[in-house]
Amino acid sequence: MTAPNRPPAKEPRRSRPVRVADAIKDWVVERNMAPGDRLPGEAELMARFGMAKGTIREAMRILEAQGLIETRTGPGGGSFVGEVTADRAKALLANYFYFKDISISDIYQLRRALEPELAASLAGRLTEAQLAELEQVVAKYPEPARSAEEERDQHVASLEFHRTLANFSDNALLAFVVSFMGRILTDLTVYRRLYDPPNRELYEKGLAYQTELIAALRHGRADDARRIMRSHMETAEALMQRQEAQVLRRFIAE
Amino acid sequence: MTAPNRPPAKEPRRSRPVRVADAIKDWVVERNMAPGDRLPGEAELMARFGMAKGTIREAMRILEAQGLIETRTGPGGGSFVGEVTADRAKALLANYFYFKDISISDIYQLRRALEPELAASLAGRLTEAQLAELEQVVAKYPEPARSAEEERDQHVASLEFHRTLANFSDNALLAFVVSFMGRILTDLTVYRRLYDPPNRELYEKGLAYQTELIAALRHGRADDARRIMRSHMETAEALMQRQEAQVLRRFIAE
DNA sequence: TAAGATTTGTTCGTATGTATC
DNA sequence: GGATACATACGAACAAATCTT
Repeated sequence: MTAPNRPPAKEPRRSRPVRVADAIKDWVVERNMAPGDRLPGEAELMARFGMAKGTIREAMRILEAQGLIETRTGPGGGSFVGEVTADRAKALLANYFYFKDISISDIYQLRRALEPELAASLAGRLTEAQLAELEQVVAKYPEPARSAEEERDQHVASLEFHRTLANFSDNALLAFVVSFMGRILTDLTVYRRLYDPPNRELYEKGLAYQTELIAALRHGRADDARRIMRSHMETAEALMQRQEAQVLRRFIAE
Repeated sequence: MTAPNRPPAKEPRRSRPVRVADAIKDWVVERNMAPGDRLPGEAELMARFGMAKGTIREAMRILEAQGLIETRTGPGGGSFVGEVTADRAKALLANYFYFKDISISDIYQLRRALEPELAASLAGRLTEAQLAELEQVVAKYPEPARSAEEERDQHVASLEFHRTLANFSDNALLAFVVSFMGRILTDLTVYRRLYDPPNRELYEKGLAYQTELIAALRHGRADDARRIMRSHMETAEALMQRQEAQVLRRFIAE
């Protein structure tokens, strides 16, 4: 009882470039190709699929847009299997949430759940070089902010602390999600002008938490790391909510 | 001190279709366009950008591949702003993890952290219709599996339970991440043939947990829901790890 | 049902740009 | 600098899909 000859089905009939793109993708997967491996040139693809140059090129662009291939001109040029970068993956995913409107609480519901576990799982497993890198990020904001711009820069830097930490995890899934949320928060900060009024409280608490956290990570105190991060998340969320309310109030008042 | 005239920079010089795609994207964002809104036709774009048809079409394919636009032929046809679907977003994201190899523990590190919170946050907030939908999913596997195939189908159905639950959340971020992990597990199940040996233990425990969970959700017992889900996650992970070890052993033995 | 209008889809031939040797 | 090997881009023509009358 295999698939019976299905009628025209409901499929909206994909265009040739899309079908070619799929075929090439399957071809790469079947042959277990790795990033950097070379794909057939345009001429050969035209012959293999019996299609014109334009059609093939559209197919290549589809694959390129997804980060699956890279293309270079010149001798020795051509198309090559590409590894999707984290940045590109985040950008593509951000498109999905563009029309969804995400709230601060939505983001923190995830951060509250994930970041403490991340911190705990890294305790005692970071090299001295990695710990130094974290300390360096913290050192980027040794003074409380005096202007809205400085405040914003500090917030972005503080988010960088979390992203740096996330990337130390050998769990690519966890690292990506945490890092992605950092990116959304950064966008919100820059784009929606949160943090307009300098907020000394967040600065001081953030600094203290991150310093404590590094110590706990260095000495392998997993439970402490989790507790510190959890507490940090709760504080940060509360402060951001207040900021957001202020911004909104001001926005309405204008 | 605005951006100084930067030298050629390092950018690898993007091709025309890519630049056109970016321009169109910016244009859509600036004008705050919504899904379904119409974009200029090929002819007009050719004129506006002063480029040939092929170039414009490649740009459109780039946008289409990201789910940002949809295109139809015929009168009244053309390109329209599209809303990226959850499925497409998952597929694009899956490409990123293709070369990353994710382990069962990686996935469960996230599930353990997220699903209990998800369950707790939904307790007492589901309609009777939604609860019925969950019960319907559970009813899909009223009997223990007798063959490897049945087992696999049951596992897929059980993952569907979690995805259904996730989609009831009004936190789009949380819903997406949980649902995405369900998808990865499904792929692993089907593709790597985990669960080959029917596993009565997982069946019985899974069924019991899900039934208890629905009751807790219905009566608004958030803490119970969290506890049940956490416990379920731990059991499921342990069983999957064992299964994976068995599959691997068998694979090596062959 | 059929014809016509509109818009994207596809092809082909040719010319240009770019990196390597 | 010139030859070579590739992708990049153009333009004109024709095909196919789909809506309207």
